[in-house]
Amino acid sequence: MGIPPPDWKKAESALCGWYRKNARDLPWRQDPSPYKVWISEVFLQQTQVKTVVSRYQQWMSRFPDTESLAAASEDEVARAFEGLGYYSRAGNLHKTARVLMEKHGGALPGDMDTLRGLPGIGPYTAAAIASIAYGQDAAAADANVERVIARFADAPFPMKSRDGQKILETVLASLLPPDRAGEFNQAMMDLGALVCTPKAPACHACPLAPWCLSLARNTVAARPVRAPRPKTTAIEVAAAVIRRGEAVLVQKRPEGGRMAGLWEFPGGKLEPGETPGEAVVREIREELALTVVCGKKLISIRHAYTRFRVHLHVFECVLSPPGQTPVANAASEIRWASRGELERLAFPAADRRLVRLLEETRGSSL
DNA sequence: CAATCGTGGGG
DNA sequence: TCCCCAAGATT
Repeated sequence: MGIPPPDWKKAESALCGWYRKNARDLPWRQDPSPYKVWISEVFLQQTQVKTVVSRYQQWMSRFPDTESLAAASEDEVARAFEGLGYYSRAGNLHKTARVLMEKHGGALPGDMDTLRGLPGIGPYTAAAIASIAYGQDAAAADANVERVIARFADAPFPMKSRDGQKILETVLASLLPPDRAGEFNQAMMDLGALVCTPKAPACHACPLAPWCLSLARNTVAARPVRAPRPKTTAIEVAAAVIRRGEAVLVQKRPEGGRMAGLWEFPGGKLEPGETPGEAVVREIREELALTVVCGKKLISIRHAYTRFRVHLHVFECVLSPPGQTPVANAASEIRWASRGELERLAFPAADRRLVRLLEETRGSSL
């Protein structure tokens, strides 16, 4: 690596000095408790800080502690998590809250191994909680830290690779100051977020610049080495708005798959050669055992999730004959939801957009 | 261990 | 419009 670890003591010192002046003022850093650290770290998994801040504050006012979270219903927790993505996180927070109440007196454990055993807490989150909330010597390596180390050590391979993980582990073990891991971890993350950014990093303002190998070698722009991204797939989907008086028919997605536990408007993917209108009639028959006539098209919604680009065609559909009773073939639950209920249930982003449209156009020709 | 799981913002 | 990306966990 070319740089003797003794010199890195100064690097660590420079980093933490920088952090004391430049630390971001984030809600979960004010009067931190293990609960706050846990919730914020789970929210921040693969999710940008800006997105998390306001949602975190709403969550805290509704679920101020483990006890209130454990006592809530699944739908309530899902609704509080709506829009954040990767929804298994919501279910795992709920499960862990209940485990904590039953087995740990409502408190989060402080040791890495016990933390790792809790749903939704992996290596990063366990290290973050142990170091930040309990002052233990654990290095928490998120995407920010990986990027900083990739540049610092000029790693010529993806950080997810075996070689990358080895470099990460070695360098962090050398840099990590005993008894100040929490501060160090947060300093690394803030450095990655504010200075050592993915594009156009501010190397002139970086406290680690004197030791940064990729800066010396002029390879900063090429670090970290990116693993190739999976290709995105375009899919066409049709969904139905079926009314009964003031209510509309919605269904809850079963456990295990995408958007598990969230509610949605019934529908599904078009089969080859099918029009959206034909698809929605077929899907409603298969999913709900209902015979419908496809009416007016309400809206076309484009959205992207994971590796899919979805084009969603939404139709007003009418039961024919009227008065049929739906059967939950594809859902864990179905419900005729009133306006107030639509507000309380958790929907994926695209379906929430549709709910808003229905509310805006209520009373009009729709 | 590679694949899977969302979303919103920016270029 | 499209691509890139951002405080990971799970299987």
